[in-house]
Amino acid sequence: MSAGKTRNEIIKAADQLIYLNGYEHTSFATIANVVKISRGNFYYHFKTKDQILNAVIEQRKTNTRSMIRQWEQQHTKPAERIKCYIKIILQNWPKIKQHGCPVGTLCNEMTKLSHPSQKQARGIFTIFRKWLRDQFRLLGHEEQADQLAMHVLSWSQGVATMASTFKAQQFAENEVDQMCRWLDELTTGKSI
Amino acid sequence: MSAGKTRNEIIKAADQLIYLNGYEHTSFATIANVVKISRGNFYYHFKTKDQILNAVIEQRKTNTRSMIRQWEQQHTKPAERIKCYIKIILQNWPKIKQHGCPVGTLCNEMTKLSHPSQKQARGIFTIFRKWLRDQFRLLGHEEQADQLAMHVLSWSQGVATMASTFKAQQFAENEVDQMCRWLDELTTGKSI
DNA sequence: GTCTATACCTGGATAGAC
DNA sequence: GTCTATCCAGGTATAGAC
Repeated sequence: MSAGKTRNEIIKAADQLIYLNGYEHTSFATIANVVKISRGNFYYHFKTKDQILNAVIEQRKTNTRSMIRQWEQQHTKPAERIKCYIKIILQNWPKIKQHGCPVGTLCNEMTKLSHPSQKQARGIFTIFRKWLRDQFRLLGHEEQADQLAMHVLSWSQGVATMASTFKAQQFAENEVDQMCRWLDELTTGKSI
Repeated sequence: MSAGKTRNEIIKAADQLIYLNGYEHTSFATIANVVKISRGNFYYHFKTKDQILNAVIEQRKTNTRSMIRQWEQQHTKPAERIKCYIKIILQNWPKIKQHGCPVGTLCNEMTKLSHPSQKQARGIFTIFRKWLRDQFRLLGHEEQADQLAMHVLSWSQGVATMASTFKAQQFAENEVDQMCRWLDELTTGKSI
């Protein structure tokens, strides 16, 4: 409801700034500057800072779903779809190098702050998790599907953290290669 | 120099609080409360907040080195030593569940804030990295030693992030098992 | 819906007495 | 070495005019 233009611009700006600088470090003043509205106007659209965060998380969920839909349209084979996920880190490398994985770093911050929106943030991961699980099921790994999904998420997260910490693109490329090979072995019927 | 009692207590308290709540969220007031000194007294020991951070990082490096020394005394086989590292996540599970990996979350925050101490924080990882590299060399993996070290660090980081995000102890245990089996295969002369 | 003005608090940091 | 008092910037949030 009330899908106003300004409101959407606030969410969009907040989304960016939270990714770049973190939630706690993002202030109303900074967002207002970007959107070019006064701080006062702000409170017409959102009553608290946490409400903005929740709106941002919802938008990220929407974006995630549409990204997944694209992958599904581009590839019919589940293995190829999973590789789309695996390769995001290379596609977004310049940003990830400087600011980490948008989902992982947000969840880390929420965890640190014991923030009420912790669960909502985790929900972005859950979208990927369920979708990856479905793809692994299609590959015939019924029993281990969820475990495999978590394995892929976890592997990617580790690579994102270490690659951004050490600014190591080469390392990221190596690991992505390994993940793809691991996935190929899984597809040709090997055990994990 | 000036290894005063109060100074050390400040570092100790700051270390804890930064781990529990993050650097940005940790204020002088909170630290002063824990140490039971006035905020003013603070500035006799540290001129800026960043100086406290650097002192905390130095202390963590010292602690890291002494932890590694213990592992070396407890185990002579490199593979067993590496497993000590792999298993920290289970040993410290209650804390990691709530606050993540102390090193990874700090590095993530430094990256987000583009903080000057980014490099110093990364240095804690570097201690582990070099040590793991040495252990893999002892295992006869000269060429890939550093790559393998980064792989272990990265794997652990991913598990820490996902396990703490989903509060999933079972998942952490599964992954630790897999890492140990992976290491065993490596030891018996398989390729990665 | 958007603005200005402002209240109120917390944070880092300083000055100076003891 | 420790304290109190204080400054100032910046943060969230509110009130009320337009």
